[in-house]
Amino acid sequence: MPPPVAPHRSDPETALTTAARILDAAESLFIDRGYAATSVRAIAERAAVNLGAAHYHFGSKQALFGAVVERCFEPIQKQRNQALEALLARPCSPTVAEIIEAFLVPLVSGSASEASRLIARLFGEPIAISQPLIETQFGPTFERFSQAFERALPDVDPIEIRWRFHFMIGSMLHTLTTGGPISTPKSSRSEAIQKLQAFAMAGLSASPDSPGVQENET
Amino acid sequence: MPPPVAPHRSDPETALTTAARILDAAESLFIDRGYAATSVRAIAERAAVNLGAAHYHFGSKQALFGAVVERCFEPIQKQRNQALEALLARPCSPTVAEIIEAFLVPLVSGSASEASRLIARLFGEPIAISQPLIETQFGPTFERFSQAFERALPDVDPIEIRWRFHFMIGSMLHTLTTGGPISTPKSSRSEAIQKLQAFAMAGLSASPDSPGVQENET
DNA sequence: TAACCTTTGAAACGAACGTTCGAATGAGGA
DNA sequence: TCCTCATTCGAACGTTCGTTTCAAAGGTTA
Repeated sequence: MPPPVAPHRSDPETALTTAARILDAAESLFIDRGYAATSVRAIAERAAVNLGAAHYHFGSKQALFGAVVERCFEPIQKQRNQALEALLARPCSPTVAEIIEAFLVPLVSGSASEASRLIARLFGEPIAISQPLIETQFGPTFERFSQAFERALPDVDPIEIRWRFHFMIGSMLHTLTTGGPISTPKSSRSEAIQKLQAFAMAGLSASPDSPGVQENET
Repeated sequence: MPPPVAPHRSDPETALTTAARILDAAESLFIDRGYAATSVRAIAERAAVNLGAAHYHFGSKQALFGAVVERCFEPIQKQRNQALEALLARPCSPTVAEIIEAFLVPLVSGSASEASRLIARLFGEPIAISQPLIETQFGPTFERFSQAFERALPDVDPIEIRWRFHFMIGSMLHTLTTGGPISTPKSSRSEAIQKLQAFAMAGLSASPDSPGVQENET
């Protein structure tokens, strides 16, 4: 029987266990090729382990994908929630900019670079694969930050706030997957997040009344 | 030898040709499952045509995907460019809101509903598949609209404009793929585009000086 | 009618897929 | 020393993949 819990991210000091090497290899391949185009054989080859080891430690390809996603999400969501709690613990209410910062900064800290790219890839996977993982790994944080935005923007409808937060997440994901606009000198991850924060700050804080787009037909 | 050009979108009046039925079936399957998870067999089955017909008419799975993407992109990009040219032909310069509207409205007109979902799916595919299609089908329009934004926002750096436009595209794609924020009553496509226009309007028009996000480490 | 050419049909190709199985391996406790 | 058990290994399972092949069919032209 395989060990009950998956080991943590690769530590250069110690020799990597088989399960950890599989997770590392799977992470990089899922990022590059997506779920369906990545074979368990390619993962085992990159990890330099036997093919059977992947199923021995994780049960199935889908479960392995879930384990990789969970390992990537966990530290980022933890940092986000801790930063938000630190803001909410202060006597004064946090500003929109501070909440945005609490949400985005964990993407550029530590080893989050590869992890966040996998998260972005996850959102592009077919619903059958992505939906349950997104809801469990991302849903609670989404709601927590939405409520923080509600308090910072008392004049904006709560549903409207979730839409704007949703738009900001879309900008974030697209930036993580493509790195930036096409035919533009590429910037560092932190520069991109800086620009995104300014963009989202303006979009989230917009006044409730805005001109609408007219529809052509059904 | 197969006919040189692919037929156009399904017309309920006339009987569909084999190639058109393949394109329709491929479109819906690529939208639902993505490129790698969609088999040529599944496409042929849904189209009720022989398996060999797909390769006879389109050569390969990748070429078929390209044909589907092209068919989806073409009318939307055409509408976008026509709307932009109409704005630029006026005596006065178009506003940011008008340019955004010219870019977004084609997504909610006519039969663009399914087409735009495939476009959004395309951006989530691995680079090897998506990159060439995006650059040829989307690159020129991106640059044309970027230049229009430049004229409407003379105080904002052109590279910064492309970043903001890029963020808006990310919001658009994420809205097309997921439909809207999680755990929120779902709205119609046109409602979502309306909300997106207001969000992007604020983000694109933001003043150049904004507070930055601080980085933790490398 | 006969020849031609585009299109469709059924079948098979080799390769790769996720998964399973049972034998080897090797360290730890009795 | 022997036994135990978690782990690794090599091989194979049956299925599905994209692609190819070639004969049959159907319409058009001479």
